[in-house]
Amino acid sequence: MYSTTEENYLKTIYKLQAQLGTFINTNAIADGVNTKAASVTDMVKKLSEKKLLSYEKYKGVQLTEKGKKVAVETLRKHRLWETFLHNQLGFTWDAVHDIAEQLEHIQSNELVEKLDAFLGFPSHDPHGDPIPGRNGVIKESNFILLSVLKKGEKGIISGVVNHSSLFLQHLEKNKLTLGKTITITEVSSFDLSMAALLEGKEKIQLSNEVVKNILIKKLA
Amino acid sequence: MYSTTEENYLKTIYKLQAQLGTFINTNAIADGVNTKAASVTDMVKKLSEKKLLSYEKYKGVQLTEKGKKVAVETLRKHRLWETFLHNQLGFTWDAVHDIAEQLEHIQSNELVEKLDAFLGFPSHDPHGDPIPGRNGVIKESNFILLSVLKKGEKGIISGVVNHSSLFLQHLEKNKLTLGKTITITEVSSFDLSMAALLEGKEKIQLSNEVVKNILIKKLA
DNA sequence: CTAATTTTTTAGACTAGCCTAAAAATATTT
DNA sequence: AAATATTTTTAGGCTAGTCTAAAAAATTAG
Ligand SMILES: [Mn+2]
Ligand SMILES: [Mn+2]
Ligand SMILES: [Mn+2]
Ligand SMILES: [Mn+2]
Repeated sequence: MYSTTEENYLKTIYKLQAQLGTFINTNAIADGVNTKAASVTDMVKKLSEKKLLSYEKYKGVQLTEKGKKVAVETLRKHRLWETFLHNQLGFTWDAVHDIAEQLEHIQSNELVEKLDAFLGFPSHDPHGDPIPGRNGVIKESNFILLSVLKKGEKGIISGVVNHSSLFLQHLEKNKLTLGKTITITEVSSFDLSMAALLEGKEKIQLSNEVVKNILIKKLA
Repeated sequence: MYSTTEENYLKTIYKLQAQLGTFINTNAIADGVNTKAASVTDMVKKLSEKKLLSYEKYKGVQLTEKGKKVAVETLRKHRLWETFLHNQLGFTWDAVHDIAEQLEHIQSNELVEKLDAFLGFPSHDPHGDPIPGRNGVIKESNFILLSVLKKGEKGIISGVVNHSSLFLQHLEKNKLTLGKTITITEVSSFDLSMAALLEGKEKIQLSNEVVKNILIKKLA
């Protein structure tokens, strides 16, 4: 139905819209899809022709409902494939993204639904991001930043803010993976770094840069 | 490394070469990749530039070792994905091909190897076709046509000659699926149709058109 | 409020793949 | 061996997506 390129544009605009507000400018899109602004202007005109977004010269771009639907479906596929790669094939969570970038463009509704069922209808991908349902609904999770925890409080690692390979590999190396319990034992008022217990036993030290990029589900 | 289109050309030429001999002509390729002869001439020149095949005007085309390698890798991916779709996701054997046509072009060696392991290093795909190994070696299976069996002989359904959806759906409907045992009880000398027992119990009648498109492993 | 800077759009050109129609080569009949 | 039919190649052109350089609009600074 839609080309790989079109889906990538829509997904990128969708994400930008979620984080920056309504009108998305050319440069931001160019950055997201890894092209030049001139190419974006071209493509945006075509997507506008197809009623996937509304475009006003020099003003920016906004997805239509139709465009949003395609974007969310692509996001759903991306996150389901990431889950497959991690949970079934054993890829580490920093390795799944690039392959899912390709897999998300495979066209077959039946495949998506069968994959979803096969995975047990997962609610979140390996980075803790919510997986949109078949209906397109995204259940926003109420995860909070690890950095807001106070001494004595604890939570379960449930996601990341920073998705870079570098960060994910750092977490992997330090066994800070999804599902692990962290208990804060000390917060430095100097550099905001935290001392904590991993799974209630192992003592670890976490920089502020790290803790403000980890999402947790707080435990009572 | 190579585009979807290039991989499709190479795979098609490889198959034609296996079944028709060495030099493959333009029209056969055009047919296989679903384009026009003029387009094939164009593409074949490019593939020749890249040393994936040798091409002589008006004479035809022949894969180089390099080209064969790419073709076999693509075939390997195709058949592994078909196996995944059938064995893990529960697709019927007539539905897997079209989706595998897309999946075979996903680029990631690690993915192929992990998928292979996940599937338990299968030797054959859901149509009974051998899956090339990581090394590129294809173990030819010694299956024979069901049509050569004589009264009283039996075998296990192990593959198909005709891969069309129509035929596969016909088999599916009649429960003639991979792994089932067939015992010949009668061969009509009039139309060569066969009477047989499925799994030693159910009586079935099979036209010659059907039995000459089923591959079996003969049982002692 | 004008001038300088930044952002966006236009213009023109490129590549991968594809197509049709015509020309050239090869194969088949007579 | 010539005539006819078939196959293959060339020529020219199209679309999707990309790029660079220049022009135009919008924003920011003085
Ligand atoms: Mn991702
Ligand atoms: Mn993710
Ligand atoms: Mn197939
Ligand atoms: Mn197959």
